[in-house]
Amino acid sequence: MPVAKVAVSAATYWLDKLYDYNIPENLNDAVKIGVRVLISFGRGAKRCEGIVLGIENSSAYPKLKDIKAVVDVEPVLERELLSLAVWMHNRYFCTVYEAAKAMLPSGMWVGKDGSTRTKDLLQEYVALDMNAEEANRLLPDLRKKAKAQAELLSVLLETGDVSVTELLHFTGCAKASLVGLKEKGIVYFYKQHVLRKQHVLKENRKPIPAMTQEQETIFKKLKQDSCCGGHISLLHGVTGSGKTVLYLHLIQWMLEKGKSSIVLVPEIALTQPMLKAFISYFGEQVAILHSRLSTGERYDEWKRVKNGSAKIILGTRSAVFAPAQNLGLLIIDEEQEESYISQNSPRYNSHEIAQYRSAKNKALLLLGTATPNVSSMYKAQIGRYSYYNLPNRYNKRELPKVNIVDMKEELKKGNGSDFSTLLRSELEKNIRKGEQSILFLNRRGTNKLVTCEACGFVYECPRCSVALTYHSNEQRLICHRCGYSRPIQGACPDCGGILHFVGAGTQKVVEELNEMFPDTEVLRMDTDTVRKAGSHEAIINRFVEEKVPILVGTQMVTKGFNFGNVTLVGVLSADQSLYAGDYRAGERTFSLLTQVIGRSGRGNLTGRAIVQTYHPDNEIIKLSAEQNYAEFYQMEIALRKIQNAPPFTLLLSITVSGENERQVISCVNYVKKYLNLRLKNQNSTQILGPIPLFVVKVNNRFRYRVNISCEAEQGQSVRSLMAEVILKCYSLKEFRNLSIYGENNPLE
DNA sequence: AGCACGCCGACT
DNA sequence: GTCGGCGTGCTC
Repeated sequence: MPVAKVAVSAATYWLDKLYDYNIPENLNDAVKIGVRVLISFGRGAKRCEGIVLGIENSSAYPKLKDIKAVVDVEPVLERELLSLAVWMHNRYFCTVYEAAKAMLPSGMWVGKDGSTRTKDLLQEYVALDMNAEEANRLLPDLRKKAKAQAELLSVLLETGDVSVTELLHFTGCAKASLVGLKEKGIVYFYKQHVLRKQHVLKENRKPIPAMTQEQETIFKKLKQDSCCGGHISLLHGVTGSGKTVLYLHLIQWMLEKGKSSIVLVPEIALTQPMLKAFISYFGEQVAILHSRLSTGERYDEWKRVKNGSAKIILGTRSAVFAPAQNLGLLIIDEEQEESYISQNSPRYNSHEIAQYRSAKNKALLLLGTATPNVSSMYKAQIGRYSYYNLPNRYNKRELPKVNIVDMKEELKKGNGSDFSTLLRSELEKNIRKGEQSILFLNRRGTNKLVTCEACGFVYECPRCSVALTYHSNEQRLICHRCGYSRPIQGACPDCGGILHFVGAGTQKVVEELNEMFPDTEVLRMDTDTVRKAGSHEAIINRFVEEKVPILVGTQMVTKGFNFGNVTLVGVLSADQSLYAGDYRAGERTFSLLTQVIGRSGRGNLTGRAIVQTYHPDNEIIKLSAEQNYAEFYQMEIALRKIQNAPPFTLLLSITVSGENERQVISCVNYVKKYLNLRLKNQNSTQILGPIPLFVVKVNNRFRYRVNISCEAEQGQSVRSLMAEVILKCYSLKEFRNLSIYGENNPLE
C-alpha cells in the first residue's frame, strides 16, 4: 500500500519530523503532494491536520495508521514551497507544519477546535437562455406588458452574464421581475465562485513614467543581472530618486516575458501612494496581500496569485510566500526595515526567504533602500551583490538645513522641558506662517537609558563597546551583548552630575505643546491614536487636508508620505534608539533620523530640521543630519569588525522563558554549559550571556537568552547543535514547563 | 505536550 | 481484592 510522508499539526518542535501514513485505496487518487489531510496522532489518537510532503511505495515503520480524509482537491503548496518549509524547520527552529501554515492565507486552516475554514464565495449569476437576436425580438412586446422585465432584459443584453445582486442594484428592479423572465424561459440562473473584490480604488490606467538617463542605465544592468539566475542587486537611492519607477519598468519587463514579481513593502498602510501607483499601472494584474485584509479578501487574492491571473504581488513580510507562477523578480523595498523579521513563530526573515526563492526560481532579488542595511552594503562591497546608486533627487531639491541642539546646555540654562528654546521659537514661527511641523519622538528603549544630565556620560560595557541598559528588577546595569552587569552609582562617575533616566511619551509631549501654544491644534500619531482613528491614513488625511499645524508621533511619522507644506521637523530625543543596546542600534538610528529629516521641505519650500540630543558630538547624529550614508557605513562597518558582530560573524540565540525565574536561569545556564562543552575546541565560536531580555518579564514569564556568535560557515553545524540542546532541555523533566526557542540574528 | 500504560499503597 | 497515585515512554 502506498504511504504518505506527512508534516503533522499536533507535533511539537522536539518531535517534529515527517510521519508515515497509509493511503487507503479509496483516497488513492485524492492524496497528492501538497494537499492537506486529516489524520490521528499520538496515543490518544488525537484528530489533527497534516500536509503531504511526499508519497512512497512502502515504509520502514511497521504499524501505520490510515489517512482519514483529504482536505483539498488541488495541492495548496507547490513543491518549491514545501521544500522551503523543511528548510525553515532547520533554520528557524519551527515545525514543518508551522512553516507551511505561515505560507498560506490565514483562515484557510482548521482551527484547534476544527472550526473556521474559508469558504469560496458562491454568487448567483443570471444569463440569457436564448440567443441575443431572439431576445431582441421579444423586447418590444415585453416593454408594453412588463416594463421592469424589459428593462432587466435590455441591460442583460448589454452586459452579458451578470451577478443577480448587481443587475438588480443597477436597474432598481425587484427580484420578482427577474424570476418572471426566468419563468418565461428567457433567462436562467447559475451559481459561480467569485473573488471578493478589493475595496481598492479604481484608478485610471496610466502609462508607466519614463526613466531618466541615470535610471535607464541601471535598468539595463538590472536586466542583465536578472538573466544570471538567483542574482541579488542592491539599489541605493535617496528618497525621491525614483526607485519606484525602476521597479515598475522591471515588473513590466517581467510581464512581457510572462514572469511574475513579488514586491515587499514594510507596512502597507504607509505605502498607500505606491499601492495606488501599482494599481493604476497594472490594474487587475496586481494582488495585494497584507494583514489588514479580511480573511476572505486575503484568500481571494491568494487564489488569484495561485491561478496565475495576478502576476504582481504587492504585500508585507508574509507576501514573500505568495504562490507566484513563474516567479522572475523579488523586490524588497526599504530593505533595512526590521518589520521584515517576524517576531512570532516561525521567526523567519523575509530577506532570507526571498534569497531562497530567488535561488530556486532563478529570479532576481532586488533590495531597494535609501539607507542600506549595513550587512547588505557589506555584501555589495565584497562583490556578492551588485550595487547601483541613484544619488540625485528628481528636481535636485536642497536638503533641509539641520540644527543639532545640545540638550545639556538647555538644562544648564534651566530649561528642563522636552523642547529646546530653538525648537520652541521655530515652532512658533511655523504656526504664524501657517506652515506645518512634524515632531518625532524616538521612543525605543523607554526609560532604560541612564545618562548624566551634566556631561552626557553613558555607561558602556567594558567588553563590548555597547551601552549598558538599566534593569529595574535587579537595579543593575546590564550589557545586552555579553551579560556583563554592574550596580548603578548614585551620581555620574565622570563628573558627579545627576543621573537621568531618559524617556518621554507622546502624550506628555502633546500636553507640553498645549501649554505652550494653547490655541494651536496638535495631532498625535502613535499606536494608541492609530487604533482609535482606525488607520494611519485617517490621521494623515486630517493632517494634510485640515492643515493641522503640528503632528507628533513615533516611528510612523518617519516614512511613506509626502507632505508639501511641512517645513519643520523636530527630533525630540535622538539618543534613545542609539543606546538600545544591540548591534543594530546605530544603523537603526541613522536610518530613522535620515528619513525623518528628509520629511522636511518636500514642496517648493526649503525645509529645516532640529535634532535635540544629549550627545551633539555623536557621529551618527552628525552624519544623519548631513544625510551622509557613505561615511556612516565606513564608521559602522569598522565598529562591527571590532565588535566581532554581523556581517563578520553570525549571531544566533537560544531564549528560555517561564514563570519561575530561578528555573529559567538554571535552564539557560545548562544550555550555555552544554554548548560550551560541545564547542570547546572551536575558538572562533563564542557563547555570550546568559542575559535577561530587554523586558525581562512579559505575561508573568521571565525571559533569558544566550547568544552564540560564530563564523558564517559554521552556521549549519551550530544550528543543528542548537536544535540538539533545545531537544535535550525539553527531555529533562526539571525544565518541562519552560519554553525554549532558537533564533537567528535576534533583534533585541 | 498529552496521553496511556504500569507498578505500588489504602480504601468501599 | 481494586481504585488511583504519578513515574516512564511513545507519538507514523
